[in-house]
Amino acid sequence: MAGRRDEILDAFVRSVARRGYERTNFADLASELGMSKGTIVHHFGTKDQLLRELQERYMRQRLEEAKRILAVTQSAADRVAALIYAGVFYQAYHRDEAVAFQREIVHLRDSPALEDARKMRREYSELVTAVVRDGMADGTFRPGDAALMALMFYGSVQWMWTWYEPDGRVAPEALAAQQVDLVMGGLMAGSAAPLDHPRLAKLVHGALGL
Amino acid sequence: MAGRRDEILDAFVRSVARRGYERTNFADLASELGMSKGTIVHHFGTKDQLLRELQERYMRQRLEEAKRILAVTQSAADRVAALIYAGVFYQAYHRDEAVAFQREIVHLRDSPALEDARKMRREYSELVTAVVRDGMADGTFRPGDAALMALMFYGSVQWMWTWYEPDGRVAPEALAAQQVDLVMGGLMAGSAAPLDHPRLAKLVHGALGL
DNA sequence: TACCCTTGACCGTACGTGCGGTCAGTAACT
DNA sequence: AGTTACTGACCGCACGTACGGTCAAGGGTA
Repeated sequence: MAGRRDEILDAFVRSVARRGYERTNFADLASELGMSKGTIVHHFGTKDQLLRELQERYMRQRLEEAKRILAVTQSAADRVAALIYAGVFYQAYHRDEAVAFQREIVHLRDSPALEDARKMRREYSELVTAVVRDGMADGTFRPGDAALMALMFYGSVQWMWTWYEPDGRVAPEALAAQQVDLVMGGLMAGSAAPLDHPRLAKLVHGALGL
Repeated sequence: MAGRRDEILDAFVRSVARRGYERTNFADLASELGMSKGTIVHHFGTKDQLLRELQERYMRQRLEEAKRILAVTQSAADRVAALIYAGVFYQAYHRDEAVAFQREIVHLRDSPALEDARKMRREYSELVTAVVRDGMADGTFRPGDAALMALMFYGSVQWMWTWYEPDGRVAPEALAAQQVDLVMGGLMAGSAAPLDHPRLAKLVHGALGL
């Protein structure tokens, strides 16, 4: 029953990943699938709707994945690490979906039609933030703004799509491991001398003439 | 003599930041600037050329900024920290340019016309990578793949544009400080128990049915 | 000073085309 | 008979860009 509908959505995802939303058009899609333009319209109505289903499917998958991970982990450290692993694996093993979503992420901010996807996204970040907050509360993590921390370290995974090459020399597992190490332990070796932030800020302001 | 040229490019940047490249059109641009569509064509020829100048100007600025920063810092730790500060400040104080560039970053990967911008980008990442490598060599940083580390922590700054709100409650300085602390010291408090990566990888694989 | 000539910024319109979406109709299944 | 799947011709328009011009400024020449 899935039949053509899913086939169309998959082709759409592939095309958005490669060419972007604006450059993706019904005619190409149809000819690639050996069907008529009308068929696509029949199943989805508008291009917006296709994008909407793309985004919702993506967020649903990522959310479900996160919940499964939380179900099999306990400590905050394990959870953060496992969430990063999952993020990296998703980029590696569902490359088209990851690229398509992240490329067109702006729509998620602007379009009113994407409220559902936006809600799932909020739920996702609250979930990650909660893990970080728990870790800070029980002393595993340094204190700080949990929501900001979550956004920041998760950002580096989200940004991966711009530089990651599936057939590169680094295996996803190794990549994820380095990513986890960076987020957990940072760059510094051993006991870090605390940084003098006011000095740094002033220095950079000066250098840039701000 | 520069005349309207710069004015046009600025308006283009603003429009790309808000609406994206595809949705930016000459007619809107022209009417916003109170000039004719033909004038834009006269100065730039094609839309591609406008994008090209946008990307090149951005990369030139960032590269110059990085060089200025390296000129006033010595230690690897200071350098990494200052580069992050600069990145965050750029997002905050040159918001339109940052958003416009990052939104349309795909073109940098695909378009042959953007070779110059691509070259500058490569130069930029080699520069950051070199700083990380130096820090690893002199024992300031933990050992690891310097290029990968550079990509990862820089990614979290690049991703900022998707969530940063200029009029939010967090000042750019505070934001940069947290970002630096995360990159330098990681999430973990005190002496981190080393993570069991094979166990984590297996666990995540299992949970996701990969 | 008066003349002409060149240059280049700028304008307005017209054109081609790419593309999203409509619609009337056929075929197959239930 | 009703419903669902699919077709392909067609429409309308948005938009990049080509093109034929206008106009003001500057500079050389007489």
